[in-house]
Amino acid sequence: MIRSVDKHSGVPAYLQIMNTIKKEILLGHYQRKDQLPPVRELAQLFGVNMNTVMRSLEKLANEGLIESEHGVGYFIRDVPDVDLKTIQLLQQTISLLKKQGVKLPMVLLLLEELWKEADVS
Amino acid sequence: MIRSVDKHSGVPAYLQIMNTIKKEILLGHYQRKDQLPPVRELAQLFGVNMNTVMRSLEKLANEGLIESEHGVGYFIRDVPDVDLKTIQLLQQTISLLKKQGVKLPMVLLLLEELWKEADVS
DNA sequence: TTTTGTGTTCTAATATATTAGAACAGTAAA
DNA sequence: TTTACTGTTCTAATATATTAGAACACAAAA
Repeated sequence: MIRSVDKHSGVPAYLQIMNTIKKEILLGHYQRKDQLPPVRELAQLFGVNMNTVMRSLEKLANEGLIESEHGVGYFIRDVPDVDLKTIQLLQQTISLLKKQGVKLPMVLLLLEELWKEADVS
Repeated sequence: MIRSVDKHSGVPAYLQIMNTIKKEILLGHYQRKDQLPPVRELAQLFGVNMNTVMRSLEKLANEGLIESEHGVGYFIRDVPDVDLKTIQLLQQTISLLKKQGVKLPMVLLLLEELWKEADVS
């Protein structure tokens, strides 16, 4: 979590922060109901204004990963807890796509299209 | 291909155009060496300036999907030709992820991370 | 109640992305 | 060579995104 923001990466700070936290969650570094460090603390940690962190947290909240309690703090909401088998299946698929010479941007578009169509059941 | 640009979607015109063409390629509507319609024609078709189309085509060229010949036209370069089995594997993976309650943005991040790590072999 | 620590809102400055207009430049057929 | 087609570059206007500062609002402990 102690990662810092790269001001010269071209990627907006709030996105870097957002993805950093998202990865932490993906890696299982947090448990449901865990409290995140205060906005001001994160701001100092990442070397940005408080509102920049707010931006990140709001986005994470919109995605349903965390939620806020005014005056109290931000809390982890759902730890998606992706099944290991699913991860492996995804890895296998990626490997196949790479072999076929498909590039990442194309895969991202393909995934989004299939995601729209896919059944929930 | 006759699709138009939605000015009120929030998505930049050049991206809509880019994705439209990308989908056409994905769906196999083009063959290697096929020539795209002229920039000016596409511009009129989509109701935007010529340079907006240029922007899309440059991006597609950067991704290696098309290439230009100055004074001649734009041509399809690689038709990735994704294997049907791979598509089905991806669909299956998506289905599993949805069942586990993972949201699209999280999947996109996960995919990008795994893509970096994945072996080419 | 007061204080301390938390998130929130409002505003504005700045940076970046997006789009268009117009002139430029290459290619090939007439 | 000239013409009619193609893509390219340069410039500027505009829109949108990003970031920060400061004041506000809620919660809980002193």
